[in-house]
Amino acid sequence: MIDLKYLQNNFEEASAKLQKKGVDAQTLEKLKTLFAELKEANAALEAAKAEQNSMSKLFGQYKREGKDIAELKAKVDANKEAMVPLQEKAREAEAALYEVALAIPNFPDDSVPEGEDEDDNVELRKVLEPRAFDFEPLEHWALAEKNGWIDFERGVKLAKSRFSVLRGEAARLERALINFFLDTNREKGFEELCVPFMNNAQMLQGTGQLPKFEDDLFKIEDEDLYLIPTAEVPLTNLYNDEILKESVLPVLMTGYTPCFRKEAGSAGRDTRGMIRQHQFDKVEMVAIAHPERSDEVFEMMVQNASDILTALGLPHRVVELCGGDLGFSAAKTIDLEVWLPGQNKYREISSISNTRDFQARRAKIRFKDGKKNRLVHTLNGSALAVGRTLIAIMENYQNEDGSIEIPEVLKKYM
RNA sequence: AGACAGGUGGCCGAGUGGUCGAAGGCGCACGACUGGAACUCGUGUAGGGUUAAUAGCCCUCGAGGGUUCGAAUCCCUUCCUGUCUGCCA
Repeated sequence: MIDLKYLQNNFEEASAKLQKKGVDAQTLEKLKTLFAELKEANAALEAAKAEQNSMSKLFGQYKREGKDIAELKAKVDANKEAMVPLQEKAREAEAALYEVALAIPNFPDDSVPEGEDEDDNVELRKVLEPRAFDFEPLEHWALAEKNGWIDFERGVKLAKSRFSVLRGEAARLERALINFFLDTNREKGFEELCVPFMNNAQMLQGTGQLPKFEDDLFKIEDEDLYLIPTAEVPLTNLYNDEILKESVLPVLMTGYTPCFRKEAGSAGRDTRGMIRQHQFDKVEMVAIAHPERSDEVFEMMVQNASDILTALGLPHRVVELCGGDLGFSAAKTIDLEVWLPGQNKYREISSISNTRDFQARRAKIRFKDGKKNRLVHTLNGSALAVGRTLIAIMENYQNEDGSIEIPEVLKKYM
């Protein structure tokens, strides 16, 4: 959630920032009004409560002293009745405020480039040259079929469309990648965690998936549980509603989880193959950082993900997202796009974001800064999306006969 | 899943209708003592909101609702923990 006090005191500036993310000034105007209304309603209610409390204290005193309480009782009853509409008003004001506030995306950093969509993203650098093929490289689904690696049909039979089954070498390669990623992240100082794959609504709200993006999530029937769309949710919320010691920052965490997404908004895109599935494996990095040092942590995370791709010999480029392409919670995001020679395209394989204090405010993650509590910064990034790495290896390491080499660094894991 | 017992501050633990945001202890922080430390003594030590304010006021004793002038204390719902039973890897 954005800082409502900041919005109140710097409306023009805040409004300009959120325009980059396509939030119109009218919505913000409304939010500002709702915030002021809540404050007003609370002030009125609290004054009445203070009155009530002090009279109640007197009441006890009178009784002890054996004084007559009839008059006081009448006053206190009247005040109590007068409080009912105030109570109602405050409650309504709060509900109205949060309905709007929780749906407002994070402020982008000032450095974020202007732009509408992915076409306006800015390439920062390319790493490794794509390999020159002396034959026509195949797309991963063709290679999958040749090698018997991915069983799309039976995945659909078991669940529904956009589920698949990895078989034999592919399944082993998937597992090797997970281990390779986790080991690498651990060597960089990330603690490895194994977390629940279902989280409750409060956690999903903490990281920003709820209430606005409920349709993208798989919900467990009759339970307050959702399948996680990314390990960002459990890892970030590990410290939900906690106050950390400053000395433990930055907290660096990594974990492997499957991720579950309904992907309601992406119908029709990437229907072929394994790019966009309802379930996929991912190794995630999450950092809880001191607000003054989150930029360093961010750079480190980007470098780590890039280094992993380099170690695998996969050509990629580093792209900074423009305002229009930034996710809901992110203040700044850098994507790593891996080269897919079969598709002749760079495709997203990792997305690293600094959410500043946006998630921390929602999830109430703070640290002790001297005597005061301050919100931390939270960061997350894939290192890496496993299925897409598998695809990238298939397409980049293919031979003319359709066979696939195993990258050197993975051999000890196979 | 069923039965019973519980959920109080960083931890332990008292508190069964008013003077309780909460005794006492431990821990922690600072200070005194010391060459330095231990011991001892003193002081301090929850979170959120409002506010210029670490002043005042409001809210929070798992969560939500109710009774009452007044609730940590009484009632209801719910979640969680423990023990036993069942089930299971």
